[in-house]
Amino acid sequence: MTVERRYTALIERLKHAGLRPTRQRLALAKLLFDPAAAALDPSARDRHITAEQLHDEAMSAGQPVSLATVYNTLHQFTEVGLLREVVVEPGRSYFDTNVSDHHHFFFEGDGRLLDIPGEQIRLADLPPPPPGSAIRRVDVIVRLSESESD
Amino acid sequence: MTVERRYTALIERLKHAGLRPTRQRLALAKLLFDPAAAALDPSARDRHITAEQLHDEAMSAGQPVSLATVYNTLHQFTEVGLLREVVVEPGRSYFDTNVSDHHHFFFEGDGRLLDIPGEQIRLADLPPPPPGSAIRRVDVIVRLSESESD
DNA sequence: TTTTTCGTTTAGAATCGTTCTAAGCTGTTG
DNA sequence: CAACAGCTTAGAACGATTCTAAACGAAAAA
Repeated sequence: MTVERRYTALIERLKHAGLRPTRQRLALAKLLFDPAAAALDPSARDRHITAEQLHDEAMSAGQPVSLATVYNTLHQFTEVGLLREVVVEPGRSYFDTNVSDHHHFFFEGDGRLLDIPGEQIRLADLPPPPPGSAIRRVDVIVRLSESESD
Repeated sequence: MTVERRYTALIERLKHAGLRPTRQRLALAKLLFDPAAAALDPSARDRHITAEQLHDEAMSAGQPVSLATVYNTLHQFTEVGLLREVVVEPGRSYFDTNVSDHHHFFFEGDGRLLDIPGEQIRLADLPPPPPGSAIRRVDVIVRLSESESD
């Protein structure tokens, strides 16, 4: 079945990343990477989610996972490149299912994040990294507020 | 005297921002904006400091200020534009004494921040802000790691 | 199979940075 | 000098995250 096939793909993805496909990790991977299974608009592939949110989703999906495991899993997924951590607000971390080169709009009003495709921002004249260090990543955060005119 | 004159300038700066120049606020302002008084290399004008650090500095400078006041003051200074908050790590806020247009190198190893003058990065093709919102600021964070080749 | 091993999960406690609370101060104004 | 508003404070509270130590489970070895 399609569903079966989908799970197999996720299992392979985890194995390939060196992570044992446990029940918990699979459940979280489904919620993160399989919008259909998560009853989401399939076009909404790029999710920006907090640990707390993912925990809630897992619970209401009938896949109880402890909060500690959610944290562990999010960090492991990030380490192996399945997720990317986005830091925009003090005291709260978002995890982004879009790991391709891109940037973010951040709505200061409601804390929402919106992807900006990488090609849509061109960074010219990046200064060279200080000696002894290498550029790991460049994050551009465009901070938005409600505009007074509408 | 020079020192007297310097304090006067700081007092004026606070008053002008609508903040009563209390003993505590003056002490913190001195540490933040007056490198000489803080026994710092005067060329090191751009400080990236956490509340905890500033609290420690005030204590060891013989100007006891409660941690709550440090937080209050940092936020007030930020509101009136004397400081700028920089968010790069989950669970820790830095306050930047450089409020001009600029960006940051962030050393993932030790959590240090280094300013990149605004002119040194050119952002081309910034996408328009979504309807109903306005761009408040654009933050560029160049994340660095130790380079393997020294 | 069964056993063993070692990674994984867990509840709950602990921790960390930050914010809140409620009381006392301080300093300005009338 | 009375009275008010603003400021500071210690300590409690908070929310997100991490830690702990014990139980569990997947999969390799026997």
